[in-house]
Order: sequence, then C-alpha cells, then structure tokens
Amino acid sequence: MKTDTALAALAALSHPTRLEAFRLLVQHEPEGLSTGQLVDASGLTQSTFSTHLAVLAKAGLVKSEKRGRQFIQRAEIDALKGLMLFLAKDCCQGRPELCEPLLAELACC
Amino acid sequence: MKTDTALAALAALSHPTRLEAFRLLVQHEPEGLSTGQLVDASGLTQSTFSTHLAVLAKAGLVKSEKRGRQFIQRAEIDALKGLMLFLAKDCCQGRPELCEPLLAELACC
DNA sequence: ACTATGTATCGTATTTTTCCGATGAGTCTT
DNA sequence: AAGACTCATCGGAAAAATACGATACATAGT
Repeated sequence: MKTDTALAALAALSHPTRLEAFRLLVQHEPEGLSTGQLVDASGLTQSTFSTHLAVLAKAGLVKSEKRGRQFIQRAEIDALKGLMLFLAKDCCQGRPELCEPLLAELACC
Repeated sequence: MKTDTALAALAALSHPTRLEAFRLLVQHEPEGLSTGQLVDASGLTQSTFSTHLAVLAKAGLVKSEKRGRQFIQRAEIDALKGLMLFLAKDCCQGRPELCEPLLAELACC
C-alpha cells in the first residue's frame, strides 16, 4: 500500500461518523447496508452523511453497488488489511522483534 | 483501546508530516531521536513541527524524555499495537474468518 | 407520463486544522 | 552572569473540513 493511500485511509477513519459507519459495514459483511440504513444509523442529514461516505469511498474503504434505486455499501476488507499491513511494516521492517507480541495478540481473535 | 483513543491515533497519523515522523521514530527504536533531528527531517519550521509533535504525543503515540537541554522522542509501539488491535477487532469480532488471511500476511514479517 | 423514492452534488456558513514568526522558559557553556 | 541552544507556546492568517438545506438526477411504482 502506498503512503498516500494509507494517509487517505487514516484520514477517512479518523472521523467518528465515518469510523462508526465503516465498523457497521464490516459487521454486515458480506451483505452490506443501503446508504439509507447508514444515514439512519448516523443520525445526520442525508447530504452530510453522503459526503462522509464519499470520503470512505475515495479512500477505497467502501465500495457501492447499485441495486434498484438504492446503493448497497460494502466494506472493503482488503483495504483494511492493507492499512494494517502498512502500519505493521512500520515496526516489522528492520525490527521484527517489535512485532512478535503484536502478532501474538492478534492471533487470539 | 477506547474508540476515542483510536480516533485520536488515526487523526494523528493521518497527516503526512506526522506519519513520517512516527515512522522515523519507530525505525529508531529504542534510542529515539531528538526533537531537533525530527524538525530537520521534516523540513518544516521548528514551531510548526512542535505542534505536530504535540498531536502525536496527545494521541499517546510518542513519549518524550528530557535529556539535557533537548528532548528525546520515542515511538510508543504499544500504542501502535493497540490501534492495530482496534482495527483488527472490527473484522475479527463476530467474523473471525475475515481475519485469517490478514494474520497470514502479517506473519510474513 | 407522473409521482414518489433514494442518493449525489452544489452553495455556503461555521468550525477546525495548519502554518508561520515571535516570544518565553529551561539548560548548557564559558 | 552572560550568551547560545533546545524546545514549547502564543497570536493570527490562510487553508481545509464539516455541517446544512436546496436542488438535481436516476429509478420504481402507479
């Protein structure tokens, strides 16, 4: 994952509304949720949430698929994976010993 | 890791200057780097970089230790670990099967 | 065709972030 | 004690993010 991509993903997830939406979408993999359901869950205006969604989409964290007259939003697990790998490489590259405890904790889930 | 902590960490890392500084500090674990060295590497003004550093510190990603008249900055690997666990739990909790490929890739480092 | 529905986009006001120079508070050297 | 050094913080300007209502556009149902 390129640095710019990681930066966009970090920025996208650094907002409460967007992080919550993304987590919600991850929980609803692989069926996804319609934009309207996400708007309802957010408690925000439709237009405001739409711009948030656009940020997530631009960062590659969410993909939408048109179904009828609504859009089904789905979390891009691969993008999350890519972001985590990017972060992990910060400590793993050159310093593998720093990451072993991390991997041990991750293995628990 | 609490959601607010994760949000602060994500926001802190979502800026090019701060991400680069953090990666630099991780590479220099456990000796750390002085604030001045980080300023030089950033190419920014001392004051501007200082505010960036404060963001990283507030998010718990960097700890500083006074040594003589300079401050030695060190990356808080545990905070990074916590953030990665936070992100991992998004997909692992309830959906362990989504994380297995992630763990496989992480194991490579 | 007409109307209702679901969502994106535009325009804009408010807030927040980001950047800088200047200043201030410690610390070392002489 | 004086001067040089390291870094944080303040004040303010410029840029970006965030929120909203209004509008536009496509699709579904009648």
